[in-house]
Amino acid sequence: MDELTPRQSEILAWIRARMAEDSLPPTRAELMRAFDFRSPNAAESHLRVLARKGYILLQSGTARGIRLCASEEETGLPLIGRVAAGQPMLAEEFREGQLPVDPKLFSPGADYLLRVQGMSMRDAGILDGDILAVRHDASLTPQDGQMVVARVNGEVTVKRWKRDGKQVWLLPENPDFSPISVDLQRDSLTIEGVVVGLLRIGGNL
Amino acid sequence: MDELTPRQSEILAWIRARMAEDSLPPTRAELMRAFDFRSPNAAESHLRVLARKGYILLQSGTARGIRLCASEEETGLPLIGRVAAGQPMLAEEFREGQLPVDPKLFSPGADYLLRVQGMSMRDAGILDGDILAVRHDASLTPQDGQMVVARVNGEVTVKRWKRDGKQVWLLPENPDFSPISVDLQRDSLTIEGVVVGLLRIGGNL
DNA sequence: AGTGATACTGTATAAAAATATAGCTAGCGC
DNA sequence: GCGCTAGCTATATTTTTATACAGTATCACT
Repeated sequence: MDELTPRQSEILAWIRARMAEDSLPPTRAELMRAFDFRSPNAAESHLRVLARKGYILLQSGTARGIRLCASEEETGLPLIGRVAAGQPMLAEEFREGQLPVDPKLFSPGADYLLRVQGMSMRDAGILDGDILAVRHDASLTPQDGQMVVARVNGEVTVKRWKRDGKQVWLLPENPDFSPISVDLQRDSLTIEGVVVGLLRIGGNL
Repeated sequence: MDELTPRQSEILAWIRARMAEDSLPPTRAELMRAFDFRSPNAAESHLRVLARKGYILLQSGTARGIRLCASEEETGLPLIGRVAAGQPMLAEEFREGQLPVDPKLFSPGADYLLRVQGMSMRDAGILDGDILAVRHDASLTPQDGQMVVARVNGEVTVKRWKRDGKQVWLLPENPDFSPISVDLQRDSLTIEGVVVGLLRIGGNL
């Protein structure tokens, strides 16, 4: 089986999560919305590559005719650990593992799990080592006060979202930390998802 | 749930078999071919009936937007809400519902879920409304420092356990609350379980 | 410097799928 | 005999979906 590029494995991971969540394979248009493509052909060509490399099967002329090639029946959600600056979230190398968590447990449905680092959200009851359930959906605009996974100039961080025109504030929930100020015209800001749930297991209790 | 006619259950059975077989829900045209209808509307109206009677869900405007309504098999763990003093934990009347959580997600395995009330464990990152995964096992003796669900003189409470001979302390994690002192010879103490995980979903974030 | 791959935008278009409307027949209850 | 429902036929029409074709920018090879 051919190697996937980071972007390709990100897309494959999303398709897997989506299918685990509501069983229907996505259409090109749905993929387009999720990744904020402006052309359905971006989705189409990615699917072609995934099919050529043997990760999926495409039934031609069939709506939603995407099938996952068996592999190790990916059930549950991937747990992402430390993400290196600039690298896509769902790339294989940051995966700590796979947890048997039903994506539908959270609403509006989770796409991946993220291990929290640091205490910047302590007062919101989110501690170092906790696991967040995250919904990744480019079409989802965060509401003020909502907790988001954001990437500012390459670095991934979890904070509370507050927007004021071209100015975005990423607010910690711990007086020992300072808010991050993001100027949408100057800084690069990517929303890697909104937090839809929290999970604490094992030693963290 | 409404009764189905023989024809209707024949069609429902076919849809179920089809979805188990190749995971894609059928289109109206596929149903038409399978049952030798000469009009897609025959399929359409059958689907409408099955949806109205609650056996399937139809997502309108969506190719293959058919979803089976899971026959309520008790999967997951029961979620317990406010427990009245003196009443058993798992009595029907305190059950808020059933969540699709894999008990094996937690180790050493959870037996039920409990909705937290109050802020007495705030500094341990457990907030009002959070859901705890609890292991109930009579043979399990709590270790000092472990979080337990205990019942003192009828009242259920979540605290950190500390034992010193005949004296047990139930310690909150919030300076606004006072430790509960329990004399094993004088007071009635039942251990309703040890906390093995935490779950936060929906509005609590 | 040239070639090919990745990762897209932008615009079409045909096929697939959902869905509306207007029937028709047989059986049941009253 | 009348109204009602189940179970269809037949024909359209609109939306969704798949998919082709023509580009652009970037990067890695060679």
